[in-house]
Amino acid sequence: MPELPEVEVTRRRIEPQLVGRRIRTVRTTAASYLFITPPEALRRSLRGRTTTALGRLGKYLIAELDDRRRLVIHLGMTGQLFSQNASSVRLLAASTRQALAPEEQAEFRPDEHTHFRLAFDDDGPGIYFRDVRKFGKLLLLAPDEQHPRLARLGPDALEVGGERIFRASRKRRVPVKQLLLDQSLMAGVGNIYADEALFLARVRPGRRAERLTRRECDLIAAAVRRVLRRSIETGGSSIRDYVAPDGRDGAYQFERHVYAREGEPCFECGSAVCKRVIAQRGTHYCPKCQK
DNA sequence: ATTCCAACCTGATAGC
DNA sequence: TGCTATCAGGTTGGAA
Repeated sequence: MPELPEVEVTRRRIEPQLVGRRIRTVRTTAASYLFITPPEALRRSLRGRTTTALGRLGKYLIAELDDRRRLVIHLGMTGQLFSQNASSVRLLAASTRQALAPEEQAEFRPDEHTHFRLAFDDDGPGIYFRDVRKFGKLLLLAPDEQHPRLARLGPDALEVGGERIFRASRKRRVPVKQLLLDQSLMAGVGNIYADEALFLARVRPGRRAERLTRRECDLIAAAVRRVLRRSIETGGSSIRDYVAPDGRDGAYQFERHVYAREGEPCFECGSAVCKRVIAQRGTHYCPKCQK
């Protein structure tokens, strides 16, 4: 689901629900792929703690705790972080959805995919983390502890200019699409926004990075920032699973130019949008507008 | 050093 | 209707 805009919208909307509230209990599912820190250690360490700030780097959320530890959250492909009182059909399996009467959908009931739950001393709404595919990550860092996952990240994609992309692209034979997905070049761009930014920059995703001009790199960097900023403004893209912490959908899916529009007419020129696999990812582009 | 690709999971859907 | 194959917003680690 989530790329930089969805993570940033999640951060902004969950922050007031999290910061300053003392954690009373932590409930988790059993140890699995998503728990880098074992679930029992999370439960033990987080009980009684208060979050002092919630930050973001790329697609990672980082909660600062009052004992100087940090809880790191990555939403993977299908992770959802939301308030207990959020309600959305995106929080339910399709089968569950159909089995419920409409009035029963109002309140979310934790299911087997709800891997992490915080309850607070103030008895207000809890915070839930749900992740069907378990590609998400939960990790508790000791004070000042480094972790390769975070250390590897480049600067946040909202801060990157064409110079950095140009330098990174020299002598790289990979498609420019692959470069944009590299989190060590810049952190936060994923499959949707890579395709959308390349459309705005009018550059074909399959172009070899080494053949980009400096000017094209400037256009790409500007397009990346513009697409990400606009998506944050509209609440992110709710195409499949993404839902904001308050249960609301984003609206950027209505502003897409190419992503998941295969065969549909380009809004600029009317040509059918193409899809092919580039860098092992489904990649969408306009064959006429993008050179 | 760079590039490729399987693996980690589950569910929705397209196709037969 | 039902089964099977394919695909999905991400990242890692190891092979080529």
